[in-house]
Amino acid sequence: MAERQTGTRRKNGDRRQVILDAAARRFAEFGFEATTVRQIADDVNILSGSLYHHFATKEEMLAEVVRDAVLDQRERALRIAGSAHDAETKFVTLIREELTALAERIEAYAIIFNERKFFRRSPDFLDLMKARKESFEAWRNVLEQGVREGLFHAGIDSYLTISTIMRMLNSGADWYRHEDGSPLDAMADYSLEALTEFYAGFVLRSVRSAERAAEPIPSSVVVA
Amino acid sequence: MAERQTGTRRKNGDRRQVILDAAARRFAEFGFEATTVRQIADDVNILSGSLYHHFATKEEMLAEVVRDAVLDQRERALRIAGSAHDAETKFVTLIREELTALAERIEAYAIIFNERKFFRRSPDFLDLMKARKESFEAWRNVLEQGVREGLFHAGIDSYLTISTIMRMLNSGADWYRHEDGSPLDAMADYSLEALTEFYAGFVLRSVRSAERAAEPIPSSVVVA
DNA sequence: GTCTATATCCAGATAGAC
DNA sequence: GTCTATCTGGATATAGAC
Repeated sequence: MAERQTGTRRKNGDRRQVILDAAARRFAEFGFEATTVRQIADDVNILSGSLYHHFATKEEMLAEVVRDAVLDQRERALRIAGSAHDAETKFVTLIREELTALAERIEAYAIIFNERKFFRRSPDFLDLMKARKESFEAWRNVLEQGVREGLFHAGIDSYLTISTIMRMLNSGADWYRHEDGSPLDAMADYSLEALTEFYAGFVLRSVRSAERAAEPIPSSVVVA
Repeated sequence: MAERQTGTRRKNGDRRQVILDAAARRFAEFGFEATTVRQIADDVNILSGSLYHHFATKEEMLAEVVRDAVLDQRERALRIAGSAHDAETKFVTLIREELTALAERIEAYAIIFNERKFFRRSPDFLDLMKARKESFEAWRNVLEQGVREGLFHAGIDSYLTISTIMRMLNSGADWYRHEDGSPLDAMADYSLEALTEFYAGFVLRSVRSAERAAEPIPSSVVVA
């Protein structure tokens, strides 16, 4: 409930932030379309019309809710990819930091994934889509560096591989959120650490060159 | 446009089937909620009210659209898992047949994945969810058989592994459908065969025991 | 089996008083 | 910044004639 206070946001933006938090909860739980502005308003004890003093449209709320998460995602990817470590260390660090961010902002990530068709279609989200593409390219560069270094196996398709991995991690966000009885959703038992080790292992075994299959998974590094 | 004529469907069900095909196209392209019954009606040159002669509700259309795909999915999984081959051969066959089905009924699969929250929430879909769970368990059994046989590596978490793989393949259905300019969606160039080999390799390298990392990917088998 | 016509409801959004 | 009040449109679904 207590939310971060990022740079540009003044103390007085709190009201706005409370609304956004309610919106995020609704969007993540029931979806963007299924959520009505009245529900959001009720959650913060306000009337629906009053929301329009803070936001021009419901879509603007959607953009605000996911904005920081997407921009931070790009910043992380570029920072790690641009560091001076070997490709495997960077790759593992990308996965670990991504999963940590995903756990911290699980609602935003679930929304990004589940409502991706809105981001694809509306020009309002072009900058966010651009940030996503830059994250993608950063990951891809790390993978290709690893192939050049001989750490990863030679025949790998970097485009398919990275898009598969990113979809895997992102769909995990929604899945991680659901404690209901769905057949594929009994994961409340897994800690973030356990999930991180699982994904790091799963992915690394896939991309490594065969002769390195038994090597231990390297630790994450802290990248300034 | 010309659709398959499955067993139980009489020639006279054609009208109904034409409506379902239109609904499937809309649901896959724009989502279930964003699709109106009027749009479906327009697509088949009928008035919206007339649809209710064929279906009681819009949700019933949704159920009908995905029903066969889900039931066939279970049938495939049980058939392959119950066959007498080694686990790796069965596992590869599961992946290959799943991707073939996915390509043939790409709309149904995309809908199943994108609208999964409806299936989770409504009791009308309990039987479909049950079928999904049975598919899941069949895959899981094959994986665990492989661990016992020493083909797959010992420490593997069968629950996490199968749920990850199934989400990977299923999210691929939606992705495979999008030819638009999304950063992660430039795949129209990939043939089904290329994608199948990619996924089979990606998954198999992840689950195999380290000493078998360099073995070739086995062929699919035909399972009666 | 489709049409005409419409009931019923609720969505997103707005205007202006306080 | 929130409220009162309401517009406007479009949604699912129904009833009964043809």
